[in-house]
Amino acid sequence: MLYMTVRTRFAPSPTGFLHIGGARTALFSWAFAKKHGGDFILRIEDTDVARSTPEAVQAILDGMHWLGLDYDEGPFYQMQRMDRYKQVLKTMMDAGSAYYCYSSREELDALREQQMANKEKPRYNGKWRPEVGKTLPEIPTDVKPVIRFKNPQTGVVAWDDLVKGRIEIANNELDDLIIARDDGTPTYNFCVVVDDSDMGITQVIRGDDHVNNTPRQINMLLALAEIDANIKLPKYAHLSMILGSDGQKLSKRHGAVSVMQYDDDGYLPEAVINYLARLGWSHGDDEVFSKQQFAEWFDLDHITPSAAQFNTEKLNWLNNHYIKAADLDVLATDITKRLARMNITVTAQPSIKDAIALYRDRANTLNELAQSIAYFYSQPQIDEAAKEKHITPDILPVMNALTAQLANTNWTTEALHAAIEHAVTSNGLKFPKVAMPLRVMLTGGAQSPSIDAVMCILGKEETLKRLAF
RNA sequence: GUCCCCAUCGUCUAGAGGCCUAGGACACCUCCCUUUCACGGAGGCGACCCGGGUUCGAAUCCCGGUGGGGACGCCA
Repeated sequence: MLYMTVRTRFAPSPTGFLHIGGARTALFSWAFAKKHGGDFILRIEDTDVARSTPEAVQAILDGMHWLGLDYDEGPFYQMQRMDRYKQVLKTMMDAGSAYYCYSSREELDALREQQMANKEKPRYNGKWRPEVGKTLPEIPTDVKPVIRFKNPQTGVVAWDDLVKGRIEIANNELDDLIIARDDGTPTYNFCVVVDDSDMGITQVIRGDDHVNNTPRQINMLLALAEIDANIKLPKYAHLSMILGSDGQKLSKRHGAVSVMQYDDDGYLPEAVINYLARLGWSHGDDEVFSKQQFAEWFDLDHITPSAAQFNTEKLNWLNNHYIKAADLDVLATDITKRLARMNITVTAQPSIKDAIALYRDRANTLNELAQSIAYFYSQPQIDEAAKEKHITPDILPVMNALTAQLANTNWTTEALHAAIEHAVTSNGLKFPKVAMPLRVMLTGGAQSPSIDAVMCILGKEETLKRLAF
């Protein structure tokens, strides 16, 4: 066989937003396809009609878009492929690899409960499984049947997982899973098999929680391959999970947030991508790299098989790096929006680009950046403790004299620095003694970049207005 | 309970039997820079889960234990 075009897919179910774990799975699938010049496909697994919502579909699409994970095909929707599933279902029924099961839900529940009580692995008892020489029970009239896959009962299913290595499972551990509900709609494991096969998926890259589904899917694929010799098995790569910063599993109730939340919180998509790429994958000692670089470097051989804990500090560090590297105009647009959300209107003066340039080094998030330059456009809340500490009675004459002098000072950083320096030296003081009171009155607090630079951006009029000692 | 998976600094990780006195990054600590706080620079603290093998030699291979996780749906 010659080289087959690589085709990967991301197949979320639209029952919620795109969270960080799903995002990483999508990123890795995307990167694998890019690396090999293949196609990345988006498929929405919406066969659970009761729980799927259009809002969730949109949330997933938004998340993918924000992260810049473009797909070559799709989005495909499983609900639109019903005819195809029914067709395959019929083929399997005809071939005898699937059968009707008339056990009621109640019956099944009771069976499961009993097995749990006996400390057995809960599984279907094969009541309606046809066998040569076996007489099936009389078909009840009040039960609509489900369709079950006739799983092999002996031997083992095995595959060489691209991240975990060889995994073998005995067929007698598997039971006959339901592949179509009593209303005729197909279920997850069946749809996945049909879709991955139809869509020519070559590498299934998905979460660790699917390891247990893989043997069932392989068995179905094998059964299908007996009917259609063209059907090939994909390779499988199972990614371990991402745990919360406390080491606990991420869930809706516990720490799993939408990737869009990171946007709201002031993280750049570049930072999130870079961070996610390093969570469970490595390229030597490289830490900071672009999405494009990642796509060139990515491979399945350097994926860690163990679970990774999410660490906000490192994300912050990366985010700060990307904030420092970002285009000023882009930042200005973004920060203006964030300030607007705080009911602060950005005006032409002071220059927001100058303000951002002065503060970007110290911001871990865009929200912090917006917060830190807010005082240029609104009156700062004076930190009373800082005021008390730095604006002491003895310094007031110096400050008043300086303020008066400032009124006649050329408004450049250099001239402002000289003016402050003059107040410092002519009074035999240390620089901070004069700089700190200015800082408190001008910015509201005791921390800021060089105060002369701050004054220069703030402007003469506003500076003098705030310097009412 | 049964089956499956996993195990290197606090965290993310490098590591393919000798390059390991176990490397890098985040965080933390110290110092330098300095106009406060950051940024930046230089140092520092800090790990191979335990026990058996295999081997001249094991973080690396094998077995067992322990610990953690996942799955066991007419969810995906």
